[in-house]
Amino acid sequence: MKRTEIIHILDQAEIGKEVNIKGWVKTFRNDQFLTINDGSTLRNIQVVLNPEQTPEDLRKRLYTGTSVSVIGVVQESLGKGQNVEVIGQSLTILGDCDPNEFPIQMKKHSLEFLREKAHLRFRTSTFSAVFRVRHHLAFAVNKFFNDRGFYYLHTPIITGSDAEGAGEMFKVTTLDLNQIPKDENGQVDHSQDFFGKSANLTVSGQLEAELAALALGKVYTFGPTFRAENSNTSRHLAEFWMIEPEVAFNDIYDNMDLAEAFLKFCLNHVLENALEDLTFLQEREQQDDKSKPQEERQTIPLVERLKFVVDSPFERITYTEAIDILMNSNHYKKKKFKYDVSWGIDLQSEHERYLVEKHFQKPVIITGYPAAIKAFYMRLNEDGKTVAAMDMLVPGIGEIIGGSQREERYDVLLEKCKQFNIPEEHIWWYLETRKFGTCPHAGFGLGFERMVMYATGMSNIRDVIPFPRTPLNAEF
RNA sequence: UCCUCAGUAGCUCAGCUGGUUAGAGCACAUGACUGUUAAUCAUGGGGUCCCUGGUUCGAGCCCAGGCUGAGGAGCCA
Repeated sequence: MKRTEIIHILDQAEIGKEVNIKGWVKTFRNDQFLTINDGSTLRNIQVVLNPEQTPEDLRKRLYTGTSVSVIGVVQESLGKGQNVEVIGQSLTILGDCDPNEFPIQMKKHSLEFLREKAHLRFRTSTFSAVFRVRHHLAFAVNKFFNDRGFYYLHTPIITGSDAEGAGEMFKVTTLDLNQIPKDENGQVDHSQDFFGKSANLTVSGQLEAELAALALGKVYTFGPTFRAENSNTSRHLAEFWMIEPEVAFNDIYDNMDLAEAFLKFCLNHVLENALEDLTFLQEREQQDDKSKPQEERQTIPLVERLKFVVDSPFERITYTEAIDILMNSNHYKKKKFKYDVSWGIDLQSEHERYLVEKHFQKPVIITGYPAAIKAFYMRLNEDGKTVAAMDMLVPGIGEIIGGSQREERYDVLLEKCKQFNIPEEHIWWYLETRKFGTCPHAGFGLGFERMVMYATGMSNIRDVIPFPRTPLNAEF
């Protein structure tokens, strides 16, 4: 008999119809009520077993986590708590689950504990909800760009370029690490390596995306990215998924419009397609908040927060205005900032938090940063001291998007390379695009997991990627 | 990498000023009940108190070093 997914039984209940359900046991109550989930939805279905017709040796094996196949008839539920249920006629156990070894129980587990059980945490409602939302967001990313005529560009994961300049890189080599060949200067001889040169895992596909944008017009990347930074925070991963659109002929303002429309589209997509999961995560967050001090609690429920972001225009200010706001704030005058504020500083987390969470209380896009604190490829403004950079900050997460209009002028870019000590021979191919039909263009990078965090309300980035890679952690 | 906090049963946690045999809830086992909603009730089994060393008559508790985790910072997305 063909299996029917639980979501179909619940949503299009055909009373009296015989169905086959397969799934994993959530609970077995009263020797009679079997609650099953199959991942098709957050919701479970209740199967009512007749104890007299179900062999005791089967009933004794219905522990949380057991996988079962049940054939039965759909009927309106006699009990409260569900509209329909299935009267079980035959039960088959597909896979036993020893309760003395299975770590997932029908109780609240800490996220830290479940992180150590990453292979099994999908079985919990929280993580199944998170990863369904993650799917819908990933789909939304592709839909947004596809609907607007962008091409999905696959940039390399292994790169020979070491000029991406976005952080420490993981080395890729096939050299025998126990017998590393050295050249006459005592340096590693990468001429004997797989690529004949040193290679790394990519930290950004941006430079390659720019090359493609200067022909295809509108492209985006969406793939894994690697940073070998020893970052131990709730917002950083060593392996994360990044989205990097790049558009020829766009300036920094077009770029801001694109970034804002993109985030709104994705969040709206999950509101429309995963509201059930979001509502569950909202309740989870509210439960969680009860054990937190007042000032750490969310003031607006998750779904409402997302709707607010979708519906209201983002704040847009320049770096210079941001500095003014900070310096004129009571917070600053009362000397509550740990780091001092003056024009030219790189904004600290506490400054960004103040702007986003206290002052504006909505997403903020800051533009026009001092050239000295931003990357070499960002376009120098007419004032000669700021660049056409933009950061989008959101409450609770901080920086979610970083982007810029790119420096398209060959001479200026060459000068920047010198200032940033980037040898011309390392990125000759990037520089050549500025020689052959250069044009204004702009793009940004968005950390996918940060968007998933924002959409789910999860506060640790390790809980929104199936198998997090962080320092000292690469199990599974 | 730096700062702060934490580590006690499978899980979540309590354990007083250093003092007898380290406790509770959940989970599990046995029994009762049988339209339950993380069912309920009764009974029971279950411990390398993170590790190493030290102080002490005596350490889960104090001290030192280490390991692991969390929060914050830096780096960034």
